[in-house]
Amino acid sequence: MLIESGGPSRPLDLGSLNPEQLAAVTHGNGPLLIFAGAGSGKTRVLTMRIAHLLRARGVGAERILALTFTNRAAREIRSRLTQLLGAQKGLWVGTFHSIAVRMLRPHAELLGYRPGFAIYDEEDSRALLKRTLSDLQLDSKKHPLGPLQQRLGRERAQGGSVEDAKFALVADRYRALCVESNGMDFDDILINLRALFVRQPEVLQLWQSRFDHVLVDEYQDTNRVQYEILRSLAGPHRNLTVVGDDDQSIYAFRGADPRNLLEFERDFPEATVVKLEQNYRSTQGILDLAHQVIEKNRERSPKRLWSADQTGSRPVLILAGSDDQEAAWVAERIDRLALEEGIGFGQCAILFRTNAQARAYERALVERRIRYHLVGGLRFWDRREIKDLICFLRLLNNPEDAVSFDRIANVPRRGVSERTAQAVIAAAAESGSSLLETCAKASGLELREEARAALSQFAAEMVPLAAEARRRPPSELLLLIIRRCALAEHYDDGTRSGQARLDNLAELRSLVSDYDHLGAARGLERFLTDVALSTDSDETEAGERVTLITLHMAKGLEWPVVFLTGLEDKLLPHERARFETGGLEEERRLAYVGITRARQQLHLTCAAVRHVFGKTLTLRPSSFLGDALPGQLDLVELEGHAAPELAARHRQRAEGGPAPTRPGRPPAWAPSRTPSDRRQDGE
DNA sequence: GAGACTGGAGTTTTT
DNA sequence: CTCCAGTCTC
Repeated sequence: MLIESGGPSRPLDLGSLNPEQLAAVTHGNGPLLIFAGAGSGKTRVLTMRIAHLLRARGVGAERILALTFTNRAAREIRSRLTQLLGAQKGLWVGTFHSIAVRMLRPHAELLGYRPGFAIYDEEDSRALLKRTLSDLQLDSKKHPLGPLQQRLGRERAQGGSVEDAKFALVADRYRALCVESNGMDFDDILINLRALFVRQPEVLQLWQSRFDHVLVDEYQDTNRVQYEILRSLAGPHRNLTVVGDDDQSIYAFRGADPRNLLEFERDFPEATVVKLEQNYRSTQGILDLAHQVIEKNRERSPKRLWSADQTGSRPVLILAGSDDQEAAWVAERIDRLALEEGIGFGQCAILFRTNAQARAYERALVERRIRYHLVGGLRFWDRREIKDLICFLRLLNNPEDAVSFDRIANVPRRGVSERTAQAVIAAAAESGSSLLETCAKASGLELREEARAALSQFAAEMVPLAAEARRRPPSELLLLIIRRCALAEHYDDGTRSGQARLDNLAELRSLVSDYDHLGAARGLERFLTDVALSTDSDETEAGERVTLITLHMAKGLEWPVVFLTGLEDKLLPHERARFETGGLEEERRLAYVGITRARQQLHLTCAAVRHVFGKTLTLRPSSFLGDALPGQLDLVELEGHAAPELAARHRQRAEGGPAPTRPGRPPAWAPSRTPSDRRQDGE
């Protein structure tokens, strides 16, 4: 069924699409693989294709499933679709995880979970892993949490069984503790959905028959588990559209497997393949450089971006003596751009490989009073007071949630030590009663008198709240928790950060109140699910401020002016990438992603000396800089730089630079058009 | 049980 | 340098 958008139903305007885009949008049934280069109008094609299915092919909105990796992408598709056709009721557009949770919730019991299961973020999962180690009496010194967590995540995302026996023991125990707490981490959500499909064919069939078309964004970022889920879902109809770019695969370290994209044609031999190579974002000079860099990768599908925009300046290489000089130059340049060319701070972004590099830029920008915005700093939902309150709510929603219990049993301080909390968790698991019940009956536990009293105190506060959770809308419940546990007093220490914490609580309450209309239990569960799956790195656009951002987080974004910084050996490519197979190629893709974020002006910076961890390192220019053709870059040489060869290579600019192609015309190596293409183009 | 102290490690991380 | 986890002391 089609929901009207106001005006009379008229055909979609396909005229603005280029031939390749048009082919992708109007492709009929069967598998479709779209190689969508950076800035090639990928989201536009995806939404137009959905719109075309709805409007021209009469597919019901409820029969379409569109999967993305980020909330931002899902929101973008939905809002553009709404612009095109009006709101589409019944259409499923969401992240893999949010869709998976929707599919799991009704059947969680078939997998040994109870209704209202919690969703654990990285921090929760880390806490649980810590408990796993102490349960198994493993020394957390010999098995540092961070690397362990990363390995666990990667191995589980890859979906196979764990080889190393000791590690398998940890993985199994971790999983058991998750189930015991009735919680799933991000990986569990996908793993469990896959397990559900394998073990319960009738559930799989239910979801298979629910959708006629499945579309996937950023397919190069799918891991093994997601791949198998997709194959299951698209099994009967094979109407699977995948969009991706192997050159922008930068999450292999997290288990993403770009082979899913590269081998799509093996999986679906009847697939139609479309390559989107016309770029609508950047100038040709920027794309030429991007190509020089990415071309060196062996594991990629051949393609080359081109732009109709032959204007614009060439990329500039800044050779600096030190990181401080580099940062100062960038800040000054941003200032000058604003002053002389009227380019606002919001149009500029500074990109770097590691978060630690942000510091120098913050200092340099503050010095010049330039407003900036650091993406990926401390996020709202990660703040202590916010996370505490979420854990209160989670415990009330899911009485088995030991992770949440463990976090808040002693918030505010009421004399429940870590040991005591662990004793409660163990006793609750033993007796099969809930955590709160166990606290209420603390007199039966073998603990010191003070500890038992503290637990009784905790139960006395929480048990009435548990009753309220069943009848109060979530925002009222939140207020009751804050009052009952005297949390405002706890967080307000009279300092300015104390006041900030109170403000955050108020902000939280206002966010929660959006769910009040859903009623008590339903509203609470929906809120907790949404919160868990919507980290706000897709933060609100921050006005006229310079963006400071890592290369990873910059993917999918663009700015008129980009500074790609720290182009040095050991930093980009990162030193540690050398030890991993395919590491260097992934680093090169990172550089490629960085370059292709720029619309008009691209600056590459390279410092000879850099302060890392309090030590001063002397670094050589990144090998990626050597990929640029002689004379391809404009040059800025600052005092003390140590890259004479590189400078010489670019100092002498070839007469007029590379021969410019005529504006508006694809270069000779752009794909040639067939006569039928031309007809569609209206030539 | 809670706060102060010390030592070690410190890429990236959509969900 | 700077953050964190684990240990030590009261």
